[in-house]
Amino acid sequence: MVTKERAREILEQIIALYPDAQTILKYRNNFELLIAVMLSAQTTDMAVNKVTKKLFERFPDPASFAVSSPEEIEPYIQSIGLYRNKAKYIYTCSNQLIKNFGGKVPSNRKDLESLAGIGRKTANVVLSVGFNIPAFPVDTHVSRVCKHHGIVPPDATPLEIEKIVTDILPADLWKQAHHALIFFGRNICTPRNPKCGEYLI
DNA sequence: AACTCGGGGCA
DNA sequence: TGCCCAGAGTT
Repeated sequence: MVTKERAREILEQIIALYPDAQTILKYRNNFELLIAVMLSAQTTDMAVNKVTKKLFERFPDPASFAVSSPEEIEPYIQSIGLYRNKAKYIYTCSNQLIKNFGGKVPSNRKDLESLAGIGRKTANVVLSVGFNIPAFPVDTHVSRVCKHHGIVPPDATPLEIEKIVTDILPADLWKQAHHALIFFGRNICTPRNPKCGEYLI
């Protein structure tokens, strides 16, 4: 474990590496963002980006999904794995959006987490990326990078990591930190053969 | 806290 | 061929 000051230095260096970092997922609005992030569970961003074009072409909005069925959605996302669960999530979530939120994506954590297939991580992405509200999503990349550099304990849970990092950085850096850690984790601080030493002091 | 979902990419 | 991947729900 490094000191809080050192942890802040490391995070700031990683943020500085990606001044223009955006999410890798392709989306045109907050609904597509919500679905794209939900689909990204336990798979890669590339896999999700391969299916979203045809998926949203066929189902452009919550209403389109809501009058559909999980079985009709499945073929469009079959290649990403976990597709039966995810098709049900999309269908149920879309119906919840229509019934409870006027077909619009809610902008607070409580309502977002009430939706099928949306947990704390996805809710935080929608809040920060979609609504520009300070939130810090912790996924496998963020978790691995923070542990690898001793910013959090080796056995820290996602919620603990969220708390530690948001305590280290000011709120206006959370979104950048999230983006940067994703890119750093994908490209440099990889699960195997990480090359952090070439980029961090 | 452990279990389940799951096809594709890569070593 | 085996392991891992932008998690969330259920038991």
